Amino acid sequence: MNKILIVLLGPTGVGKTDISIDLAIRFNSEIISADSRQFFIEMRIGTAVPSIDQLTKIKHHFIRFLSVEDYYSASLFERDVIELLPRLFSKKSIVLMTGGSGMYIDAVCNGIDDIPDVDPAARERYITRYREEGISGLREALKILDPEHYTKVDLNNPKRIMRALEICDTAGRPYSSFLIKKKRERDFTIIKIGLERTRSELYYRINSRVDMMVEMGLEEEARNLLNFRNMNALNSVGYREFFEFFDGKISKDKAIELIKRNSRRYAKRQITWWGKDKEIKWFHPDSAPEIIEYIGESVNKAK
RNA sequence: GGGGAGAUACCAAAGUGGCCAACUGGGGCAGACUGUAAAUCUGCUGGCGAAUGCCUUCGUAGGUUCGAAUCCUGCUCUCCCCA
Repeated sequence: MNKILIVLLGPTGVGKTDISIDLAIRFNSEIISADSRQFFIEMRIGTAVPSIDQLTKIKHHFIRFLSVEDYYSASLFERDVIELLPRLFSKKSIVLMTGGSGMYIDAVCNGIDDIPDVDPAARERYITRYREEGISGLREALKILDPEHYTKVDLNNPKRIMRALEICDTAGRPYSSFLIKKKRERDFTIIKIGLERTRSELYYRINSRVDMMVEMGLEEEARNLLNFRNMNALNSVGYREFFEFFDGKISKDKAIELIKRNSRRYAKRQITWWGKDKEIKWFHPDSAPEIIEYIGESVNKAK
């Protein structure tokens, strides 16, 4: 019988967690989390990790398995999930993956090109160059090292250019030469289910969830992570705003307000990311019966 | 009752005769994005249009002027001070 990976995705706050538990029970499945910030053990409240109760009900993978000091990436996630899946499929025919990190989900579904790891010294070099010469310095370097990519990248986006330059440096050949962009074939069927709500509904939920996080002690959680603020994991909604508050730059109320706004913006970006993916079948989170029916149909088709 | 200040687009706030469909900020909308992705970046934000453009706006009703968000008058409302 065909192995099935159900991918349950949707913007932050839409209500993925609750449904994922229901679906996992219904289809006797375990859950793979595809939320790039729920990976970190120190970040529990601000990332809306499933409750203890939910975690004991259903076996979850990739939840709080890293420290904020660890390096991780979409590519590592692809590797780890693809390595884990055969083991899960040996006992379950259906596995559920749920989360909101579009790039990580794509990495699992379609694969991501093999690109060498960046030499930290190279990264440092270009960070310095950016600081000293600004974005035009980066552009000039890219024009020389990878003229092809130069015509394609967003020349306003320093991170994009730096990334390409780092690769050029460490690999000794153009970044663009690594971009094969070939979809990787998987030996399991993927069913993508998107959860959506009206914008006002979603924003209301996001806002009140932030208030809830604050009540649960987000401030304390953030304060305990202040020393790690430079780690990438902490460059996240819910933490960076509190760091600003700790710095005395903004009031606590302002920080909370910004967390809400930035969460809304994040949700918007997620929606944009998935907008072009025609494989996703969209449902309202209250439509569990329809979702189950759709999964049933798709599973039959896949047989 | 007397005196003063003000009413600008979703909100805040510039503009004080033509360069104004109106600075800027917020909020919002739309988009890009292959290893930092909860990141990073871009555009739009009176209506219609792909666009040159056309139409309706700066409390409200008039007036002055070739021309008004900007000047004058009446009215309505808000705020502050004195009583």
